[in-house]
Amino acid sequence: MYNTLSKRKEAFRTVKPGKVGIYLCGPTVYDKAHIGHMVGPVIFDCIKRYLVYRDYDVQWVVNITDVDDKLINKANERGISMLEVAEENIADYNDNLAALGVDQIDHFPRATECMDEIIAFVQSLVDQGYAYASEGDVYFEVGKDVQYGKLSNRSVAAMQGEGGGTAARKRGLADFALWKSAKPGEPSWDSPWSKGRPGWHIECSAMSKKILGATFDIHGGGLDLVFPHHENEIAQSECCHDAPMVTYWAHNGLLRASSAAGKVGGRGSSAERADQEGADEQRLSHPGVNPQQSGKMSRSAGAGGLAELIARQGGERIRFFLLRTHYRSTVLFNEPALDEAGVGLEGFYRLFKRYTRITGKDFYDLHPSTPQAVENDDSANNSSLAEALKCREKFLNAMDDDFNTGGAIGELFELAKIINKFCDDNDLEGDGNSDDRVIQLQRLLATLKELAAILGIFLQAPTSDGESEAGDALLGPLMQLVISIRAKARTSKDFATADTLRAGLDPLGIAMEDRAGGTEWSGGDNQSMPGIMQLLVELRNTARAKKDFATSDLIRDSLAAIGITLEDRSGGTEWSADGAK
RNA sequence: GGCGCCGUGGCCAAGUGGCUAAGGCAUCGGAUUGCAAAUCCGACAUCGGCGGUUCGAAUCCGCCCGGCGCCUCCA
Repeated sequence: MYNTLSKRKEAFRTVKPGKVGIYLCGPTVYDKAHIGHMVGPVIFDCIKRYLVYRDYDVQWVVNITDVDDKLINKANERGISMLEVAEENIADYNDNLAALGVDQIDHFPRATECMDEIIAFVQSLVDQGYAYASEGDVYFEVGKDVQYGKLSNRSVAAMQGEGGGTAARKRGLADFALWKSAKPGEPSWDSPWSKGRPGWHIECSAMSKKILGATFDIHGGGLDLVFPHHENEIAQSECCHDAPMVTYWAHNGLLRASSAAGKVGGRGSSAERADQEGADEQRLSHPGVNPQQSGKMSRSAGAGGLAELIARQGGERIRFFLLRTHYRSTVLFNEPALDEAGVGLEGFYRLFKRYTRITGKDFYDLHPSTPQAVENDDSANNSSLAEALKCREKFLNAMDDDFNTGGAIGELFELAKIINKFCDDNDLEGDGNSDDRVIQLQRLLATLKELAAILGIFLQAPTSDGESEAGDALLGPLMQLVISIRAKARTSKDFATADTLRAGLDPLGIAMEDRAGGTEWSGGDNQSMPGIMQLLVELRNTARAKKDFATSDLIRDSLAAIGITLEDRSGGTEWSADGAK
């Protein structure tokens, strides 16, 4: 596991045998979450799943910062309480986590619920001479900590930052606030120094100590938190306890909105981009908005849009996309890239459908394989299974190497190919379907499921966005009708009609696949209805023109059976559906 | 200016000293299909440049070119 503190990978060891404590810096809940807030939770969700898979007893903490200048400002802006702002955004945060399949968090401490611990922590630092009170504030004296700067690798002397707070009240410019006295009207808590609130960094030291102990295993967060937040945390905690705070500091890379200049490390003219930005800013005189969305993913680029993004793309796709890249890398985030990841995911979903065609069962009901089952499996003479086990080994090796989810996903694709090939080679959708083969197929898929569960994917069928469900009621029967009409055409070798139907559905986003057992369709939503109807009406008109009334009446009668009425008028054929129009 | 990260096929992305450089998307052939789709098979890179260390480097070192981040609130 890579350690930001040592700047290299280290063998994994734990403070207590068999136990792992993880603390991830969560959001300051002054606004809706954006996609960048999801990176840490998703990767740490995987890390926990993997450690649990490896039989560790894991406690994972994600804190919520619910007291802060920004929350206070927001509350004043909106004329509601700080608590109300927090509650609203916590709910939003939790919804987003759930949509991305992040459900491994054990503790969600909130700063406002840990005031006693925070105040005690500050007091301890004052008592030990590492902090001083000044006009109601309390500051950490950076100069007293000889190790200060070791995490972010900077010297106190070289620092230009002020460390926040009012310079006049501080002994050193880099000293940072542990406690801030409240201005009139601000939320405050009693303390030995003043009515006030905690500084930003102290809550993490206090809450991690409370739940995980003075020394724990993994502390995570975004790369942007290394300085000053984590540098200050480590200073507070280690001065307070005279013991290491954590064994591994793990920082995830940040998301970037795509820029016209292209890839992260690639070529591109920054000068050109800067020029254009300058020009745009002049023209629009609107410096707050970056027209090309280049640069770091910012609040303005993503705020408020996460729920919509999830509804559009689906939580599993976003999760899968994030896990394709190693967690320490910068990721260019944009919807075309998400779409591409989605294409890859579709292949897995098709394999699961294939399993259902072969067995009549649901992939999501299949029991995953386990390490124990693999050890005891005597059927390695089956070459497909042997290949699958090789993939499994590579997958686990990748995860063992600093949680390399990107490499692991590559093996998942390889595994899917092996399984598809097994189905092909043995004609499982035709004459080769035997109990014996089905059992082998299940074993292969159980391995896929075992590994996917580590990444937290393929745990349940992806939910389609809720919007379209009402209109979908008619889509199914309508498609059955289209399929039966097309089947009739195909049997009578009327391929022109069959192809017209299939080609006509394509622009509506509906695909048809002819299988041995019948035709399958996918895609489409309530928006597709008018298009399908138009197609059927045209088909019927063609039949009528040819005086093929058998076909035209069949279409009309079948539609009537599912509640859609056709009326031939002089201007054309009109249709109406009961209730759903 | 200080501290860091990165540059692998058209795009995304594993690989950090040693078999023919994973995998995905795209593209092009082939099998299959009434035709498609799906699936499978095959094709497609010598790793930003130069120099060095080494029996051997995409992988280590140096220089150069290019991109990005942090140093202020930030996941």
